[in-house]
Amino acid sequence: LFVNSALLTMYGKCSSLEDAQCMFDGLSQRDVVSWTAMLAAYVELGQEDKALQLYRQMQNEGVTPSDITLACILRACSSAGILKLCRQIHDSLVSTSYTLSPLLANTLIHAYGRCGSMVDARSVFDTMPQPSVVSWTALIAGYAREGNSQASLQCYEEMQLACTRPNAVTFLSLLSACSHAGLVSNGVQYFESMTRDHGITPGIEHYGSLVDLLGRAGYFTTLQNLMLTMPMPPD
RNA sequence: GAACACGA
Repeated sequence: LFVNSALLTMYGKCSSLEDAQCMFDGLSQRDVVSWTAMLAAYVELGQEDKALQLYRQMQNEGVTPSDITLACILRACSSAGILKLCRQIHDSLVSTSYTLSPLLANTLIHAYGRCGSMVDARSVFDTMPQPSVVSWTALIAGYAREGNSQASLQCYEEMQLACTRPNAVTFLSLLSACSHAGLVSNGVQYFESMTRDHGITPGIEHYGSLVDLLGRAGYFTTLQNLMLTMPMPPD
């Protein structure tokens, strides 16, 4: 039922895998949503192997996965770095539908990025008619993760040319890209631009990134000044 | 009713 799936989700978010598992096993009626809710709980709590196992079981019982189910599986692949399964799912999606849903395209970009294949991530991105801020951010984050900070910054330029508005997460990814490469002035510019040009109030995470950037690059006096203007003490 | 990008 509807209520059961909602409850499963709650257990997942409250980190009680046991309860979720127990409840799922006790369900008399299971539909795609219940299966997916259980999968999502496993993925959320870092049990990728369990998630994949459940996925096989689901297939064996003849339940057809929805886009959301596949997104959960891709998330499991990305955490576990299973590039092969990403490709497999991707291929089967391409062969059955002409265009990927934005959700799946975004998830694939993310998954390929986490599995270290930015070439694949980029090719998925390039098929999107209307990349959203999530798509762009996933791409930027993927390049940053790979250590290709220049590509991250370049993506950001492209994104602006495409008139897509960055959000708080986009800036976190950019700051992390700058941090890896020691691009202090770029990072500081992004930080300032975030509020000035986009009206985004920096959160504690943004300050954290900036501190990281300055610290790694040895800008200790700038860092001290920053601490004085921060709304919250460090963590 | 399940689901996407940052997360030390």
